Amino acid sequence: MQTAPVTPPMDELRRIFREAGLSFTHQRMVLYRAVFAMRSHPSPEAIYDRVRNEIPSISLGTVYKNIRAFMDAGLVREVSPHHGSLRLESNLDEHHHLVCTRCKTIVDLEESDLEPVRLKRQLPGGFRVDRYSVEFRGLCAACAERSNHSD
Amino acid sequence: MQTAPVTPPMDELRRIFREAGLSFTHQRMVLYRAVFAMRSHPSPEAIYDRVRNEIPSISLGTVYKNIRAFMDAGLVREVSPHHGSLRLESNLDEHHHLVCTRCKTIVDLEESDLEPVRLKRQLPGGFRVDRYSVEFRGLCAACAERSNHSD
DNA sequence: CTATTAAACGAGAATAGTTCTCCAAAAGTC
DNA sequence: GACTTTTGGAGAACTATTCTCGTTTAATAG
Repeated sequence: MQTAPVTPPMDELRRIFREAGLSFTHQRMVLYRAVFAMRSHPSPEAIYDRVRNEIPSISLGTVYKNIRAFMDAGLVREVSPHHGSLRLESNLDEHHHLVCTRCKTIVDLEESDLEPVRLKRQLPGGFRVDRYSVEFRGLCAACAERSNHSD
Repeated sequence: MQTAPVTPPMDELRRIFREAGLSFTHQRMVLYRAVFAMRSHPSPEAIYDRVRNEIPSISLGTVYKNIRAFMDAGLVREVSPHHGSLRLESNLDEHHHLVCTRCKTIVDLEESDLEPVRLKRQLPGGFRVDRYSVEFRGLCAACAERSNHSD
């Protein structure tokens, strides 16, 4: 079981925003609470829909701007580094991925490179797994190199 | 080391297309070979760029239509089930995902639900891993249920 | 507490990725 | 080879996202 998320009190939110270098606005506060209350890995539209209950006049642009601000500040993450553009793979064998979060390069790792993944307990109710894969995120050699230079 | 992909001979391609219910056209054939020759998990644009060397007059629309045909026929797969829309997560703890490929729902799996992933050999040259996560793809209970009824 | 400065908001234009529409051209079928 | 079906190309349309700009709100200094 996952613990239900507790909305931080106002002064705690002020502190979080200040540390992130973000000024404290009503819209931002409501958006933050919405994102952290939604367990469903919401899309911008889903957040927009929810937040409009509380602030009917909020604009979708504001939702996007704040999502970006939260991401830049490291308060939230995006689930997939490859939203935004379709990426194809022709390798249909079981395999895993090495993903460079900077240049978005994807490199395959053969199934045999890994010990099989083992679950400690059963998966939550009734989920039917077709296949799984492990995604390693980080920097590829080229991007890691460039990153060292620019430090 | 991965084995280099070998382009199937023409009559083999004809067979593949026939079995997939796709008629055999020059553009389709060149696209197929391009996709299978590219190890980089290419985007439609990347495929387009490459194929234009061979067929300068090909249109981006044709690239998209054939990508879709290949995907529908199961000849290729898309890397991420979440292209098309950004999805956020506020859970910054190490965790894994259960992804329903039908309704796109994402459910978290705590890190402690899994035995740690173990590599058998070293990762390819110089990749710097920040973190990894396991993605289980399949059907959530609701979608699996619906799928049974409609069979 | 007010004046000043900086940041954020809302509206809508602009852009990128993708799909759709339509007609001409090519492929499959007999 | 004639007929039917599918495909390709051009461009319109659509969706997700970012940008621009004038107005409003928050942060800061006095």
